[in-house]
Amino acid sequence: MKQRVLALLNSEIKRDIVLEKPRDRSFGHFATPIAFAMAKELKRSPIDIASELVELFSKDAMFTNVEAVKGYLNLKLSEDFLDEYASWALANQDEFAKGNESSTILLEFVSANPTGPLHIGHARGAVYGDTLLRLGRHLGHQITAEYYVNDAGNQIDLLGTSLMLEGQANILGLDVEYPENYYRGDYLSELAKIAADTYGKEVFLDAKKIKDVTLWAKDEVLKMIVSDLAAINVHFDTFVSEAELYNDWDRVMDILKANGGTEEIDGKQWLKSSLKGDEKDRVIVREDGRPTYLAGDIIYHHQKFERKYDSYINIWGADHHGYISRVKAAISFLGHDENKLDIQLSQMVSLLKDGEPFKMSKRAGTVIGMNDVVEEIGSDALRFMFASKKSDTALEFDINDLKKQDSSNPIFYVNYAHARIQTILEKSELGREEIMAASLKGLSEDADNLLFEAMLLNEVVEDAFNSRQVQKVTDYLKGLASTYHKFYYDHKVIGTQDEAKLLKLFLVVALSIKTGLSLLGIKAKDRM
RNA sequence: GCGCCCGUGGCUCAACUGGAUAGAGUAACGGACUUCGAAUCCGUUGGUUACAGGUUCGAAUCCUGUCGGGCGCACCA
Repeated sequence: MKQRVLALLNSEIKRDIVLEKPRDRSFGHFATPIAFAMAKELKRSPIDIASELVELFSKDAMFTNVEAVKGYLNLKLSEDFLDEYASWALANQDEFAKGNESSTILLEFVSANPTGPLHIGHARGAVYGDTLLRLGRHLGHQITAEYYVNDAGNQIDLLGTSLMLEGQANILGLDVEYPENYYRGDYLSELAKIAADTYGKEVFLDAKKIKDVTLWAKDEVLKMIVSDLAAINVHFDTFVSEAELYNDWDRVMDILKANGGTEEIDGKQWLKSSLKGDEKDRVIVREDGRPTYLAGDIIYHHQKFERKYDSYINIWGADHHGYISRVKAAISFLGHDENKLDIQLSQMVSLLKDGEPFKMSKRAGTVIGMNDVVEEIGSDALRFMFASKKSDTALEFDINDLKKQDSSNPIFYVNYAHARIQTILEKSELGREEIMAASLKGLSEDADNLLFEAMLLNEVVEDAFNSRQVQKVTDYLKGLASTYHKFYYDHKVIGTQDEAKLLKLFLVVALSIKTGLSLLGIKAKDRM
């Protein structure tokens, strides 16, 4: 809808126009403060300019009313236009709220180390990334969802050693002392049991086998992560192994060197990232020749850019924000446009339990697992709640609140609106064809408002994706559900003269809710 | 100490990225079922948008400073 209005306005006004949804519907469907901007340029009163604009557009069939109020230009869409758009949407449900974008995007998210199960903080990044993925694809973007697997380095070695110790302690019954920073937890006990069955119990004492066991354990943990993610409808297209990247290190290093991006000091290779806005230079190859973690990220991003996507999105935990400038510096040294990489941070989730801060530690084994929470409240509630918070602000919630499964949870409120529509459709004696044949013209004012709101999904999706703020979708759905509930309470439908019309209107509302929820990875409920 | 993010009713969050009277949920209180699902709806109370300046037609939003909080400041990942 918005595009068509903008297209019309732009045919007369050659500049960027902001179309707003007025707070008060009596101001119309759309409004624009364009006269203020023009006033500055033309050095004339915005009120005069707005009045002139009224003359320009009031005759168009798209609008039933155009007026100037205090410098704002308020537009009211015509019934013909709204009826036509709604009928089209119902006849082409799969196309509803879609866009015409076509760019290719590589979206990397989660990328948690395969050293243990995902915790509640990872879930936030997963939900955020997957929601962006769904929104972007709906708009037409061709997006690849990728998981970068950190399967090299100390953390992985630590997983192997931790597993060996776990086996010695719990399978062989030996007296073992755990160093402080080793991994603990139920998943390790489980893994040890399976390892004992697969390799035999003696494996835990065989120092030569530790490498094999480590690799095996890493794969098992990754499988666990993938299946936990599947439980909240998050799926990846590609997985990239950090360990395999290092085969390409020499080649990438040569490019960095050739472009003056490195310097050798004290037998170490440094990335001269301070030249590109980083606080200081960074070691990328240690004295003994082993590349650092950053080296892996450099190869990874170089290969990403060689895969030639139009743009790239990374979703990182906020504790990695210090990494942004050094990775971008490396990308720039490698001859790529670092502005094509958009790094979004997913802020910490801090947990409370009975009002007290609840500290998590993967190594101490006191982690709130993502799957534990999913078991308690279900994927839908978890996804809706996480999606409804801006990703770059810290989020705090009480574990006990999450366990509640009542109306205070907004997903129930939205689902209830959808379910109510299904029920009333079943109660009605009218068939689908009779309903579809009805016209949406001549509706009451509040029905017209509901219709318009239901048809705004595309604008919301576009706004949410482009600003990377997925909570706009949940806000919209809560608002639409509220408008619907209110309307439902105020109006009787079955048996009235307008029954077919109103049911058609409800079909549009249901379509919008169902589509909106699907973009959040949630299947709308027909019954509560 | 330096860098990044943030500070909005008691609590959890919005505010179309500079626009009209700062909105929802929750909590508290009071109302609405003989009626398509009351898991709903309506109303009341609650705000100097941390504070102080500045920019302009216009600021929660941008700039400067102060105060407060989170995260980071590895040759760990």
